[in-house]
Amino acid sequence: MLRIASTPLARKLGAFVALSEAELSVLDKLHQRRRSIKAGRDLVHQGQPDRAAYILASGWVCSYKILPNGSRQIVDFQIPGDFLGLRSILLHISDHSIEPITNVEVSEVLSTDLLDAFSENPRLATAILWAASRDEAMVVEHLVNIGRRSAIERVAHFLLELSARLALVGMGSKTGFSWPLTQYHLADALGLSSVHVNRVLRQLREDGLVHVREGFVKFMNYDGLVELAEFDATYLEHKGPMLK
Amino acid sequence: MLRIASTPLARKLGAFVALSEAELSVLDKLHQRRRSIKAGRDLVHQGQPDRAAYILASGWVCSYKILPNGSRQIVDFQIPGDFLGLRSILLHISDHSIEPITNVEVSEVLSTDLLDAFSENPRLATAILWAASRDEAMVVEHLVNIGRRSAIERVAHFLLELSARLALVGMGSKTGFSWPLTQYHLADALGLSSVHVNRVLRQLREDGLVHVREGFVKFMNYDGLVELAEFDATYLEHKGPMLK
DNA sequence: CGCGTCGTTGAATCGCTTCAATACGCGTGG
DNA sequence: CCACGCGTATTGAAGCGATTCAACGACGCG
Repeated sequence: MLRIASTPLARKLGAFVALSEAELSVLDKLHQRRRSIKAGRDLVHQGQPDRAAYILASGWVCSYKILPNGSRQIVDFQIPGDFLGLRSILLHISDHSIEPITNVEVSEVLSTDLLDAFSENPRLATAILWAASRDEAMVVEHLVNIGRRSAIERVAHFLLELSARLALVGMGSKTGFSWPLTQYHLADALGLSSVHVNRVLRQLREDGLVHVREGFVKFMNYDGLVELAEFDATYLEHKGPMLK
Repeated sequence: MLRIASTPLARKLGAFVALSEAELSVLDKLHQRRRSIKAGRDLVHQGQPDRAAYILASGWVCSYKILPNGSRQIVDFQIPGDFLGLRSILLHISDHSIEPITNVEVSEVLSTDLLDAFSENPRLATAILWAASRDEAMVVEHLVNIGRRSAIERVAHFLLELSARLALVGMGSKTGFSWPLTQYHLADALGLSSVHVNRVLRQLREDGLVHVREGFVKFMNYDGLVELAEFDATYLEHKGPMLK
């Protein structure tokens, strides 16, 4: 018996394994401890012990590291349906900070609750571990992106990846998506200066590939962008039945 | 009842949680399916389905991605005691390639064996998940390294991290360690050209910080190197009792 | 002995950063 | 209601860090 997924997480997991009524209600139960956080206030601070994880219900956050010299590297952006700080449960310390970019709603998940849900629902456990593995694969691809691609390829690749992720939770398509990021966010994520990000965005616009402005990204030539970025979404996909 | 750890994996896990006799023997059992692979032959190839993981028993490997334009980004090096391809078990596809740098010995671990071991030994499961989380934290730090540090800082940071990891399995100390990597490996890992790696190594040598040659790395001024790299090993450490 | 891999070094070039200045929208308080 | 400040976007000019191209030496191995 299937019903409509009531949370972005359910929707995301549902995209690769059909969830039963029982599994959906377990997912709902994880969303009990609701908290709202204002944009700008760090949710988690680098180096602090942290025993809880969060599920992002609405809004955008980014996880980042600050270097002693003051520069910042954004490791990843999280969108609704994503987990925050799953890793710090195990390491018992957060190795990064998490900043809400917009006002956000999160559900606090105690490690015990999560482990209970896992032991009662092995399929759910696999689904969530799959999501965690996918997140890790994205960090790896991010690493490749920064290490071996030119600035314009990086930006193009980043926009395409984000678009694919948003599509999975119904927040975007090949025509575009709305977002809260600034050019400074892009710069910190891609290891570039904001000045250069600006120039690159101009070129992408002049080349008729994509139009990026505050609040919205509009793809003018999706396939052209894929070609430029050599974008290969294998690491995001999940062909075939993951669970039999 | 404790005994001497018989494998690098047991040694590594034992460094953060005391393992019982029973747990050690389960670990031993995971090492049954032994395989030897010659240097250079890819162990796993990008894009291929892959249902097994491996534990590296001896030798060095690197996991990397090749871009369509031919350039290569090394994501991580694995040393004895490390897992290979844990992620591809869940994603059912390998998003990267694995190349043995030296001749290596691996133990093939079927996903079913691993899951059985997990359900019988929750402490062991936690220990291995801890190791996986630490690996992920290293990839994140690698990302920060490439995104926001200068070439000389990158190289310094990389050497220090590797040194800390090797120390954990008894293969290195603050005086130095032996390794099989070439300057080309460094270049591909750090997002630099091999020519520039060479220049940077020369400068590190002339500054009396570290002497890197084929086969061996010798720290001349460990603390100076730590300062240069702004090296903070929190993400590698595990203070306090992880498991009560 | 010849060839391949690895390391080394110089010179020219370029992609990106840095510094600096301007513009625009928006909220806030005088 | 407008002046002001702040965050964001934009653009030019100068400079530098890293790449690229090219050549050569050292070493090990078949």
